[in-house]
This record gives sequence, C-alpha cells and structure tokens, in this order.
Amino acid sequence: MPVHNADIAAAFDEIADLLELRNENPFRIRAYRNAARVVRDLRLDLARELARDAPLPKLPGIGADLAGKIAEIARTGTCRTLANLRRGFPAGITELLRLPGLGPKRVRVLYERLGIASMEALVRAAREGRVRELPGFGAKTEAHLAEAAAVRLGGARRFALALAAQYGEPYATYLREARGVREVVIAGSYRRMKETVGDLDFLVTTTEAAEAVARFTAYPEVREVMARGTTRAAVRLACGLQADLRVVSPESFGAALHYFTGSKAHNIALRRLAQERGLKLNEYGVFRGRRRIAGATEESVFAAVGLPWIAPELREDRGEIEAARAGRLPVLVALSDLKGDLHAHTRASDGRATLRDMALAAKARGLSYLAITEHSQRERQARGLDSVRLARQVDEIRCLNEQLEGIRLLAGIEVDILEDGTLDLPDAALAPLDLVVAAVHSRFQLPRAQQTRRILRALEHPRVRVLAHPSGRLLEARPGYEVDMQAVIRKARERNVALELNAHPDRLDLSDLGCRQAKEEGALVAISSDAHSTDGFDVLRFGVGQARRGWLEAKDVLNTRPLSELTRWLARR
DNA sequence: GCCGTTTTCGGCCCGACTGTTTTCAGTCG
Repeated sequence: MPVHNADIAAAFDEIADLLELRNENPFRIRAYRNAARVVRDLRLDLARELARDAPLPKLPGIGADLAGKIAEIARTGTCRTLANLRRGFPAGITELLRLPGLGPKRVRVLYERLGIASMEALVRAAREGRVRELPGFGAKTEAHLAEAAAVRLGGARRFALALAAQYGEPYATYLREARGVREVVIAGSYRRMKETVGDLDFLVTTTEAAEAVARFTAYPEVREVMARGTTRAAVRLACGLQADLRVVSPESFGAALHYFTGSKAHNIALRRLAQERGLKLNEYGVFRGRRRIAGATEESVFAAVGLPWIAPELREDRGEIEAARAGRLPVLVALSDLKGDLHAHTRASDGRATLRDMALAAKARGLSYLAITEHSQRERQARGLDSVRLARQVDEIRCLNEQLEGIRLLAGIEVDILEDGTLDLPDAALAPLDLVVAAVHSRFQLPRAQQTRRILRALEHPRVRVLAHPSGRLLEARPGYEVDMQAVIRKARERNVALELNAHPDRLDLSDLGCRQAKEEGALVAISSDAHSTDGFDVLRFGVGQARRGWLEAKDVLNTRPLSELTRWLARR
C-alpha cells in the first residue's frame, strides 16, 4: 500500500486529536496540526522521495522529530507515537471532536463518565437525558449535541463553492438593505474561492450593529439561530448551510475583512509578523500599544506589517507571505484575461442549446472564440458523436463561422480515452478538427500504474492538445482516480498538451494544488467552462478563482491568448 | 514540537459567545 502525503497528514491530525484528549501541551498539539497541513499541501510525494533515499527538503514547522515520524509513517503506514496514543482511547472517539460544541474537555468527560465514544452512543445518551447530568453540561448543551450528532450521522457536508454562492449572494443583498449598513462582504473560504465551503462568513460594517444582527437572524431562510450577540451571530439556513455574521465599525473594515477571510494559518502567520514588529493585530486593527495605526483597509493592514496586499485566494500560508516579503507575488489571472473557452457542448450530444446560441452566449461574455467539444461515440447516454455525425458538425461549424461576427467557433471533440489509452474515434475523424480534448469517463478503478499508463499513452497521441478534468474527481461525491499526477503533468509539458481546469461546480478539476504543480512543471492550464447551456459560461469565474488559488498568472493559462496566438499554438506540436 | 539579527530556553495569535457557573471554562472562528 503506497503511503500518500494525505495519509501522513491524517496520522498527524489524529495524534493532535489524541493529545488534545489527554490535555497535553497545546503548543505541541499545534506543531502536529501545522505539520499535518504542511504535508497535506505539499506537491512532492514524501513517501516516494524517501523510498528512493532522497533527503527530505526542510519544511516549515517540521524539525528532526517530526521528520523522523514522517519517515516512520512513510515506511510502515503508522508510527509508534500514534499507536501508543490509540491504546488510551477507543477507536473512533476522535470523530466526536468534529461536532460543533464538543471539544477535547467535554469529549473526555463524555467518555470517562458515560463511556461514550461514538456519534451513535452520544445520540442515545442524549435521548435518555444522561448527558445533562454531567458537570459542565446542561439541558441546552444536550439538545444541541443530539441535534448536531444526528445531522452528522445523516451525512453533513461541505457545499460546492458555486452552490454556496447561490445561497450566499441573495443573503448578502438582503443584508445590504439594513439601516446604517455600509459594506457587506462574504469573507472566509468563500472569498478565498475554496472549492467547497463549510459555512458563509458575512462581514458587515455599519453604524447600527443591533440592526444588522436583527436583520441577519430574521432572514426568511434561517432555520435556527445558534448564537446571537451584539457584534456576531450564527445561524443555520434551511438548506443546511451555516452562516456567521460579524459586525464591525467602518474604521475596522480592513482588519476585520482580513481576519474574517482567513485562512486561520495565514492569520496566525501574519499576527506573528505583527508581533515581531512590536504590534498587535486583531479584527479591529493593527495596534502599537493602545494606538490604532491601521485597519480601515486591508492594504493598510498589510502595509503595517511591511507587506504588499496579498490576494485572498493565496492566503493559505503556502508561501504567500514569504513571496510578498520578497516582492515575488504572482500577478494572478483574472476573469477578464480569458479570451475564449475550449470546452462546451450543444444539443448534438448532451448540451441543451444550439451551436448558434452557444456562440452568441460566449460572445456576450466577452469571449472571442469557443471550442465545441461534444462527447464521442462511447458516451451513449450523452449521445456521443461517431465519425459521421462529427464530420457533419464540423461542416455546420465552418458554415456558421461564415455568418458569425466577433466570435469564432472551433471544431473540436471531447474524445474518450479508452481503457488501453487509445482514443474513441479513428485518426481520420480527428484530422479535420481544430482541437482534440481527451478525457477519461470510464474505468475509474484501474490500478494506479495502469491508469497512469493509459493517460500517458493518450497524451502521446499527436492530435490530443488538452486533457480534460485530469483527476476525474466529483466534489463531495467521488474522489479522483488513482494516478501519478506528477507523471501526467510532466508528460503534458513534454507533449505540449494543456491540462484543463474544468470549471464545472462539481468538478473544479484540476485542483488548486494541481494548478500550482502544473505551473512549477511548466505545463499550461486551460480554464474551461464545460458549458452544457448558454448559462454554463457563468462558472468560469469559479475556475478562475481556483486557478488563482494555484498561483496561476495569465501567461500560465492557454485561453488567455488571443485567437491568432491560440491558432499558432494549435498548429505546432 | 518548533524556533532563534535580542534567545539553544522560553516563548509560541487573539477575541466573542454560550451555558453553566456564581466569575469563567470551553469552544469557535
């Protein structure tokens, strides 16, 4: 069994959980949490590096001890520290820590007094009224925990970014109508454009805090008010999404926006930076002693600690602070940089609009070219095209291009990569096309080596120029297939094939880290809508957000190039 | 457990809300 970075990170997180239950040194616990995050974010496959005796790079927050544990886990899948800790508690008890309202102290009380070590046992005990008898618990806590545990057992989930936007944006609009409100921003992971968000963090600046809190909790879609104070509140919406409100006065807007945008790790790093300068950074501003020296804007907050403004998408403590210090922040790609779209469907396969409608919709969004890439014959359920229907569509596209102005359709295909790495259409059918996009749509369960070989072979095909949704994942539904992504990215670079960042809300594939790896390896990324209707182009902004999280600049993205340049790129291999 | 142009020891981010308490611990973000 290969040990992935994610496995090492999970082991460290579990150690941190168990140390918390034992009430150990909180800084030691933090060291494990930090190490888990650093390892999880790493592109370099640690176990594989160690297997070929390569020395580990120096990683922030990982010293001799943790490096030793990484080696131990990479070799054996676990480590003695974890095994020893596990002996002290029943398996699965750490899942209780994930429940809102339950931390290590209370989990320990539940376990020691009532023997509770699972979600099911907690629900049972709460229903029987035994939880309220415990010290530090009461009837309200018991009810909250029973509810939270039941929700978790029913499969609580994170929301895809685009879905969260559908709920969050109308809510923000509603809040803007409260008396005295100046600014309403959805901060948090939403503003950082993370692929999924666990809750919506609303930041409001107003002169009438009470008014804003009242309006927030009175929103018609609120199912439950979980907390309500003078400057903050928390609710659960009918859709299941949690929303948090934070109210500050306008002079603190920038500091609060920064604080509430996170990430937590980024905030901690920035506060340390402030501390080194003898300053204190909190959500109200940057302070020297009692005097506020910054806080009205985010720029002023960063400037106070000696940094240029850092885009929210970068704020993960993945090197952005060091880059800012060195004046090496990327100039991130923006939605307005996109000149075209290289993946779309029409009625010919499983789309809903006509060629002409799709072309006009793309043009209306300021794009100057659009590749039509239907499914190929193997995709029966999507009415995939065979050679004959494809040839007919190519004719239609050529014909339509004569009539269109300001937008150019490219004749393409999203051809299936078959199990052996060959393509689902003969070369003769692909020859007349402007663009061949290749994709895996079947046999996700192949062993890693075989899946990798399959995709590498497809990339060798002389006509293939884009690899669609490279990992095959569906957010919150299906993990990506097992594949050596580094080998795929390197082959793509070698063959001058672009890796798609499919902007469909359920995909966002490549991931942010995949984008960053592509950039480091020098491979191009194509941000594509995979539009199946004229509204389907709306998702491009989420694709751009993901690309920005991956540190991509306009030059790293294929479809920021104007048509003439793209045509030249397509002409040469 | 990590880290160091003040330090190899003694620090390690900061504030709000809840519920259960009689002044605050636990939890969260």
